[in-house]
Amino acid sequence: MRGRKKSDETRLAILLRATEVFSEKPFHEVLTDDISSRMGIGKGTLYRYFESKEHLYFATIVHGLEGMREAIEGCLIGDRPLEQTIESLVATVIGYFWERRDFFVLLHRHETKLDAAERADWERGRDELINLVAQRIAPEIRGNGVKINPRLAVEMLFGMIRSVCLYRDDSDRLADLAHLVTRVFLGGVGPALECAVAPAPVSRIKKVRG
Amino acid sequence: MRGRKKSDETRLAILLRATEVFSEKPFHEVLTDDISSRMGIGKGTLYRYFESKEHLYFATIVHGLEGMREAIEGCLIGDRPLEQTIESLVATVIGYFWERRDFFVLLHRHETKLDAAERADWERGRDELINLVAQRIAPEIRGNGVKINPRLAVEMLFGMIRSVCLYRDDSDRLADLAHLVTRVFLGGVGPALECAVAPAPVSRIKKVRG
Amino acid sequence: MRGRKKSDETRLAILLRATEVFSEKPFHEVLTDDISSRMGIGKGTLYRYFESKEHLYFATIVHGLEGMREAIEGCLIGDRPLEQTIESLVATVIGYFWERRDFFVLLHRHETKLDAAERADWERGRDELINLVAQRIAPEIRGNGVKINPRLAVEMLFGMIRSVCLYRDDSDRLADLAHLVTRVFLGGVGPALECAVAPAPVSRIKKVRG
Amino acid sequence: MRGRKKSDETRLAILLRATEVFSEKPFHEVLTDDISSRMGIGKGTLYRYFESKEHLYFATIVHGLEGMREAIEGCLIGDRPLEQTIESLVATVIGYFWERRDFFVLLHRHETKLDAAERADWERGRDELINLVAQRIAPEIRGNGVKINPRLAVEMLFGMIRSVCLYRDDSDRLADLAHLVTRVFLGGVGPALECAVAPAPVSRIKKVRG
DNA sequence: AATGAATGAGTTTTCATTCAT
DNA sequence: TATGAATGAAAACTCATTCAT
Repeated sequence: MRGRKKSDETRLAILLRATEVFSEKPFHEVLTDDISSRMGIGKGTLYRYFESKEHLYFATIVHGLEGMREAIEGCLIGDRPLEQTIESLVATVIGYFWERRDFFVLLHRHETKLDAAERADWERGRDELINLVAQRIAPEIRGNGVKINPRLAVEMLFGMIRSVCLYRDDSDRLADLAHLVTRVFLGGVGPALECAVAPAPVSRIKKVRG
Repeated sequence: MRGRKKSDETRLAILLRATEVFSEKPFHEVLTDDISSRMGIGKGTLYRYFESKEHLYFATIVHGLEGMREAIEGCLIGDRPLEQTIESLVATVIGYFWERRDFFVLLHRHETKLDAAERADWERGRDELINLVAQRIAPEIRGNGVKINPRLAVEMLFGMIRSVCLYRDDSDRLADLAHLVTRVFLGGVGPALECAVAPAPVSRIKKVRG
Repeated sequence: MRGRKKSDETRLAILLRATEVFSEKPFHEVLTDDISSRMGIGKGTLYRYFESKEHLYFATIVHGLEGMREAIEGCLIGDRPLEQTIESLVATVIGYFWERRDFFVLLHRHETKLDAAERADWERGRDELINLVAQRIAPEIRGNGVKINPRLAVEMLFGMIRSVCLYRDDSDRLADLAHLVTRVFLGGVGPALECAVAPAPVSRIKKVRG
Repeated sequence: MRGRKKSDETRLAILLRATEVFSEKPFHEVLTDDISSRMGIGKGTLYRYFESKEHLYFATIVHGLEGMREAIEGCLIGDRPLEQTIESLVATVIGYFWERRDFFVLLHRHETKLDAAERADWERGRDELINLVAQRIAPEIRGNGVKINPRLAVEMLFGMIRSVCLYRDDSDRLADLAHLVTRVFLGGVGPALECAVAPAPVSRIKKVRG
């Protein structure tokens, strides 16, 4: 019982360190030695916890992604108005990466060929995440005359978040960026669009998340 | 002059093939043999034109980026209304990647540590690209109450394009996607926004492991 | 302490084998595989103990030279008359090479460019060796009218030893050769010399291509 | 006829440059490019004159050795007294190397495996050289009670010359060194040897070289 | 269970030689 | 005939993984 617990701690510790190291250099420049020596454990021990370097790498991503999903799910609870929901979500995601620059970097590398099972795992995880948000957004999307696929919309949102994380200035502040992204996502940057169907003054119907 | 001459065509041919191959597998899984043998040239020839595998990889990206800049510059010529300009730009970029899925993949890998000079090169090229567009957009940005940094806006636009390229369905059509991105970028997806929603309190961000 | 430990024995064993192999063929014809496979160890192990093929090569020489210095130092102990001292020294050196033909060969190849630090190492070792002997000889040198630099004298002695080792017949015996070299070094081969023969005019040296 | 002559010049020029380059670095660090580019000729041309890099290397040594033999033969002509002959010979050899440090270095490298025929060539050349001198010396050798093999004596002489060339100071002068070596070779460095048979006052019989 | 020495298949890179121009 | 681009066999070295201790 205690032994088991100890193992789990070690596993987690390895995962955390690995995230760190993998985010510093590309996969093929990270040596297993880098990880084990940085942790102060033997290289062999690594292999007691993870099947191979690639499995470790993968576990590292899955672990980070899981944390992010939890955080995001938290944002969708309750039935706040859409803008508030989105803004808290954006702030959460930016914040998550803010504190885990390493994981962010990691997440945006697609370096390793994983076997089918693992790739499926990863993609399912990602999918659920997108769906979660898409469902919340879908009912309130208003495309100004274009039909908008809600999942694609969420992807675009994430694309914007990604860009902001990558290219923000050091002086930028989290809350401001979150607000910015939210506003642009919901309202765009442009001047009133001439051609657009005059947007019906949509009454803010409170929609309970289904 | 006597003897055979080093040819630019060969250099270009290598570049094109390399783009292909590098986009198929991650850097460390690509063998120099893969490239040379697939081209039907000797491995040594590769090294006559490029200092190392990493230099070749890098040259491959720079080359693609250059092509894209040219394409984008073309879109900014003339003084069409903003929406048209943006839409043609978006269509151009999506189209560029559409036909060069390999380069697109490549562009979004950050696998190699480059030496200062090369990294600078790459970053300058990217910078100019962003600036070009930012200048066109700047005067017409309207933030709905948020001050929008034009460069960051362009980054967001590219983030959206990237997402669309990555996550579109096979059935999606280029023109539609371009229109979609343009509309969302300029007009947002959301219902009409009241002008100054109090931003969600940042403290709601779930802290996970400091 | 856990795990296997890096062993000095292995290091030494490698050094000995390498001496063997390096003496058989010139540096660039020796494969790292030759050494490791002949020892029945993996190639990687070589690199665990020595930084590179060149470092190994160098270590091999330094190691042999060290042994020789020890042997020579032994000859200088006690205050036997000069002739006895020289003869034992010559016998020792010839004997050292006699049993280590490989090291002898090795010592007389100047194949590798070493970095400053290593070259310094090697030269310091050699220097000390020469000095040791020069100090013993200096007080008793008698030049027959020529001033003899003791260090240069020692170098000449070593030059003679070298020649004898290289060009002796298989039938020659160690003791005889040692005696021979000693007598020639101390007494010369020639008939009694008149004390100051006018040196041949240098101008006789045939100039070939300047 | 003219064409042939031109070829010979080129051949010689290559040989001279090669001697230069080969003396600067060990064989395996010399690139054929180094040689051809330094000469301002194409790499291919090298191969019109020499079968391979190794053949060129070998030709380079043979060429130098030939020059030395000629110079030495010059010293043996006439029937000067032994000491004069030796001294002029020593001066000649030292001088030869003095002006061809590169060849000297080269001569003392034994790096390449040559095929039987070539090795025989080289050894025959060397042999003749040694014999030439041995014959002149033989009749006048007086060993102080040791029987001295004349060829071995000559080898020792060359060993001393070699040492002097390698380890002399920059301030040393050719004539002095030649005198030094001669005196040591003929008279030794030591104090009168006690055990020696009192040297018979050998009358200086002029021996005509046979 | 943990460690880190040993391993050797797998890669990049080099460079003598050839041969198209 | 001269040139230097092309070649690809050969070699040094790396590093994930294994396994003796």
